[in-house]
Amino acid sequence: MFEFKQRGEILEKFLNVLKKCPLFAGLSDDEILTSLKCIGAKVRKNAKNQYILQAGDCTDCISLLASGTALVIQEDLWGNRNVMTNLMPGDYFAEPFAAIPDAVLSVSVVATENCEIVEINMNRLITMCSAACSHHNRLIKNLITAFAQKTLLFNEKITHMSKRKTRDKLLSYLSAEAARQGSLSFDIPFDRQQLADFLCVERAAMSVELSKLQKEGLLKTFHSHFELSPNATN
Amino acid sequence: MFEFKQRGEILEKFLNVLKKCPLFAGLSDDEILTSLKCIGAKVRKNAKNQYILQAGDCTDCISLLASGTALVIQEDLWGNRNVMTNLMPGDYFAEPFAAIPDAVLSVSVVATENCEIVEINMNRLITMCSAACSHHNRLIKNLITAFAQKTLLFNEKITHMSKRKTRDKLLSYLSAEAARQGSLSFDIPFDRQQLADFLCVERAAMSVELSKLQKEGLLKTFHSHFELSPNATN
DNA sequence: ACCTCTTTGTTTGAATTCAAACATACTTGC
DNA sequence: GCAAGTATGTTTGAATTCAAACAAAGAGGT
Repeated sequence: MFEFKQRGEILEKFLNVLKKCPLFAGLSDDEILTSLKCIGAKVRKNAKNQYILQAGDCTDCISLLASGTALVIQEDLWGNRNVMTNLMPGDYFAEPFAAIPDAVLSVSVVATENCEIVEINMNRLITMCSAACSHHNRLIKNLITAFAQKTLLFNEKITHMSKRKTRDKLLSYLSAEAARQGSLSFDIPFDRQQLADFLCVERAAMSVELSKLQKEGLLKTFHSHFELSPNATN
Repeated sequence: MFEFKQRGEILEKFLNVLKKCPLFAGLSDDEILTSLKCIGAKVRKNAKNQYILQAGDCTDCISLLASGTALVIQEDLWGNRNVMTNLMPGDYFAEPFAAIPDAVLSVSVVATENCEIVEINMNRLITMCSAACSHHNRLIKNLITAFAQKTLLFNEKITHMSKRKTRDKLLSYLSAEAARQGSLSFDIPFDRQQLADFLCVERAAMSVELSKLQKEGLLKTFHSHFELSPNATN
C-alpha cells in the first residue's frame, strides 16, 4: 500500500488504464495524476482467488481495477454463488457502498487473476478541495454518469434474469453482449460456471441449452467465444 | 404543465413530499423552493393506468413522484411483465437515463393511481448555476447518494431473483422488507400479480408457496399485509 | 340487490429445471 | 511424459415451475 505522492513509473503504468475509466473522462494525463494526488488515492494488490472485499465489510472508497480481473459475487449460506458482474481493468466497484456512510457490503469481490486496485476515498472525491481545482467539477459529473451507467448495467442483468427459461436468459444476455461489442462475433468475460452463476441457472441445464442452440444453428460457441446467427436475436 | 415561477399553493402541497425525498435532504423549505425555481422544475399529471414514461422514449429529466403510486416495468413482445420497482410519493425515477445523454429508456413507468410528477432537468441539476447558490452543492451530493441507494435497491432485487426456488425468492424478499420496515408485521406495495412479476415467477406457483408457508406457520398474510414468524428469516 | 370485473387461491398435466452423477478433453505442475 | 486437477458436455430421475383453466370471494357501479 502506497500513496500517489509523486509522479513515477508506477503511476505511468496505471495511466493508460485510468484514461479509459469513465471517471476520468475529459481529463488530461496531468489532470488525472493531479486529481489522484489531490484526493489521496492508494494502491493495493490482491493475488488470484483472494477476496478483495468481503460481504460484511465497510468501505468509504470507490475502487478502480487497474490490472487483473475480478468478480463481484454474492454467496449464501449454502454455497450458492450469484455473479453480479465481472470486472476488467478500468472498471470500478464498491461505489454505492462508499457513497452511503456506514453501508455494509452485501457483496464480495474476488480476484480471478492477480489484481492491482486504486482506492479513492469517496468523501474526498465529492467534497470540493480547498484549491477548488477546475477538474474537480468534471470529476463529480463523471461520478454521476458512472453511477448511472452502473445502474443501467444492473438493469440489463435484471432483464436477462427476468426471463423464465434458461434458453431465453442465454439469448437475452448474448444479444445484449453482441450489441455492446458491436459484433455478432465476440468473447464473453465468463467461463461456463461463471455464466451460469451470472444468469442464476444450473451449469448443466445451460450446457444443454447451448448445445441445442448450436444444433439449431442459432449460434456457435467455443469456450468463451460466441458467434450469433443474425436471426438469433429475434 | 407549468413552471415553478413563484411560491404558491401548489408548491406548498408538494413540499411535504419533497422534504422526504433524499434528493432534498438537509435543505430548508425555502431552499427547496429556491432550488426548484433555479433548476426550472415542471409538474405534470398522469391518470391511473396511463404510461408516465414508455420504453423507447428519451428524457433528460429526473422525475419525482409527488402524489399517487406507479410501477417501473419492463414488457417483452409476448406480454411478459417484469416489475422493476414500485414508486411511492417522494420516490424518483428515470434518473440513470437522464444522466446519460441520449440514453433510450429500457423501462416503462405506469401510474397505478392518479399521479403528479415533478420533473427536474438533469443538466441544470448537475451544472452549477451562475449564482452558485450554496445549496446546489448539497443537491449534487444528495444526487450521488440517491444514485447509490437506487443501486443498492437493484442489488437487493437481484438477490431475491437469484434464488432458484419460488419459496426462497419469497422469503428473501419478505425478510428484506421486514428488515427495511423494522417490523415482522408490515404491508408490501404490491398485489399478488405485481409481487409475482417483481420476483419473476408465476402468480399461481407463488400462491401455492404462500399457502404452504402459512400452513407451516412461517407467516400469515392477508392481501398485502404480512406477518413473519421469527424463524422465517433463517 | 344485482351484475360485472377483479383478485386470489386451487388444480392439473406438460414442460422445464434441479441435483448428482459420469465421460471426455484440456491444463498445470512435477 | 505423467498424474492430478479443471472445464465442459451429457445423462438420469426427482423436484419444481409453467400454463391454462376454474372456483370463490370481494369491489364497484347501476
